[in-house]
Amino acid sequence: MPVHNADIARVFEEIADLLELESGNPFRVRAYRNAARLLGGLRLDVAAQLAEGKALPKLPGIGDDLSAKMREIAASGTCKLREQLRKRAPAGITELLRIPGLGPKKVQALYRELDVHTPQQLHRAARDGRLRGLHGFGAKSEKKLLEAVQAQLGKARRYKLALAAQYAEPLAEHLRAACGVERVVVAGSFRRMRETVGDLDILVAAEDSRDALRRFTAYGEVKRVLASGTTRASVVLASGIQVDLRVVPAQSFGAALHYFTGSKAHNIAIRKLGQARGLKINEYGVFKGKRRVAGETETSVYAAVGLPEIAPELREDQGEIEAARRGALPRLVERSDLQGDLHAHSKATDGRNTLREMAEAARAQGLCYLAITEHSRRVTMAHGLDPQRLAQQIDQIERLNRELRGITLLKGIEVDILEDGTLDLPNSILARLDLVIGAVHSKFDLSRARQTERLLAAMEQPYLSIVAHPTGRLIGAREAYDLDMLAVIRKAHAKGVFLELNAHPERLDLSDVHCRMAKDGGVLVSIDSDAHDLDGFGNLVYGVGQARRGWLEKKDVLNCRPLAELKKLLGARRERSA
DNA sequence: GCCGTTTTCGGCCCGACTGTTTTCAGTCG
Repeated sequence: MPVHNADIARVFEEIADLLELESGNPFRVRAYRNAARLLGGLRLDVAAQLAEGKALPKLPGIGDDLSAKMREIAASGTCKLREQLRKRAPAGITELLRIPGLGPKKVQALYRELDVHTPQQLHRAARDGRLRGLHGFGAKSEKKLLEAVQAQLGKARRYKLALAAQYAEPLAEHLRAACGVERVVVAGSFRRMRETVGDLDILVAAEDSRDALRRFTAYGEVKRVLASGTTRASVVLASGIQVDLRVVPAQSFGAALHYFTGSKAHNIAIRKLGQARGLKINEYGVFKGKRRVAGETETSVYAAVGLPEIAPELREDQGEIEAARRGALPRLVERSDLQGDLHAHSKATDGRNTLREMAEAARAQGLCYLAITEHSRRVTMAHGLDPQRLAQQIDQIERLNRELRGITLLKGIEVDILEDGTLDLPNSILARLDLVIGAVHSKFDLSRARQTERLLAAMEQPYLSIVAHPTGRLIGAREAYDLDMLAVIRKAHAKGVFLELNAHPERLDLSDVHCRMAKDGGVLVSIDSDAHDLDGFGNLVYGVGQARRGWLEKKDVLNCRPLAELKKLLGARRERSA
């Protein structure tokens, strides 16, 4: 069984939890958590690297001990420390730490005093009124915990970004109408464009916080008010999503926005830089002694620590601070840089609109070209095209292009990559297209080796231009298939093939980390909507957000090229494989 | 457990809110 970075990260997270439950050194706990986070963003496969006999590069926050543990876990799947810690704690107790309101101290008390170590046991104890007798617990916390554990036993805790936006934007609008409110920004992971968000963080600038807070807790969709003070409040909406509101005066807005946008790791790193300069950074500003020296804008906060402003999407403490210091921050791609879209469907298969309607909608979104890429025959559910129907569509598109103004339709296909890496349509018809995107829609459960081989073989096919949604994951619903992404990127580079960043909110595939790997590997990424109807183009903003999280610049994105240049690149790919 | 223009030991980001407390610990972000 190959050990992935995520597996090592999970072991480190568990060690951190277990150490915390033993009241271990909090900085030691943090070292394990930092290592787990670092592994999440790492663009090399630790186990594979070690298996090839190569040394690990020096990684920030990883010293002799942690790097030895990484080797141990890569080789064995576990590590001695975790096993020892597990022996000293009841099975499953780390689950309790996931329940809001419970931290290590309270979990310890629950276990020692009541022998409670699972959410189910906690539920019973709270229901039976056994918590209130414990030191540090009372009737109120018992009630809160009962609600929290019931919610926990219920459902998923993270929301896809596009879904969160549906809750966030109307609420932000509602707050803008409050007395004295100058600005409202949805901060947190939402602003960083993470693919999912756990809760919403809304920041308001107002001299007097009272009306904004009142309006917030009285919002029609609020189901429960969790906390409400003079500068902040937390609620749960009917949909189950938690929203935190923070109100600050305008002169603190930049500092508060920085603080409330996170990530936590990025904030800690920035505050450390401040500390080294004798500055204290908090949500009210940057202070030298009692004197505020910055904080009205985010730019001023960064300037105070000698850095240019860093885009929210980069704030993960994954090298952005070092890049800022060197003046090497990427100039991130923007939605307006997109010249076209290379993946869309029409009524001919599983889309809902005609070719003309799709073309006009794309043009209205400011795009100059749109590739029509229907499914191929193998995808029977979607009435995939066979060579005859595809030939008809090619004729249709050629006719339509003579009538359309301001937008060009490209003739394409989303052809299935079969189990052996061959394509679902013959070269004779693929040769007539402007571009061919290849996708895996079946046999997701092949071994890592065979799945990788399948994609590598597909890239050997002369007409394949782009690999669509390369890992096949559906966020929260289906895991990515097991794949050696580095090998795929190397092959793509060698063959002149491009990789898609599918912008559909359920896919966002490539991930941010994979985008960065593609960039490192010199492979252009195509940010595509996969639109099945006129609204589908709206998803491009999420694709761009993910690309920005992956450090992509305009020059790294295939469909930021004007049409003539795009055609040259697609042509070059064919010549190379001819 | 990590790390060094305060350094190889002694630090490690910072503040709000809650509930239980009898002056503050625990949790959260």
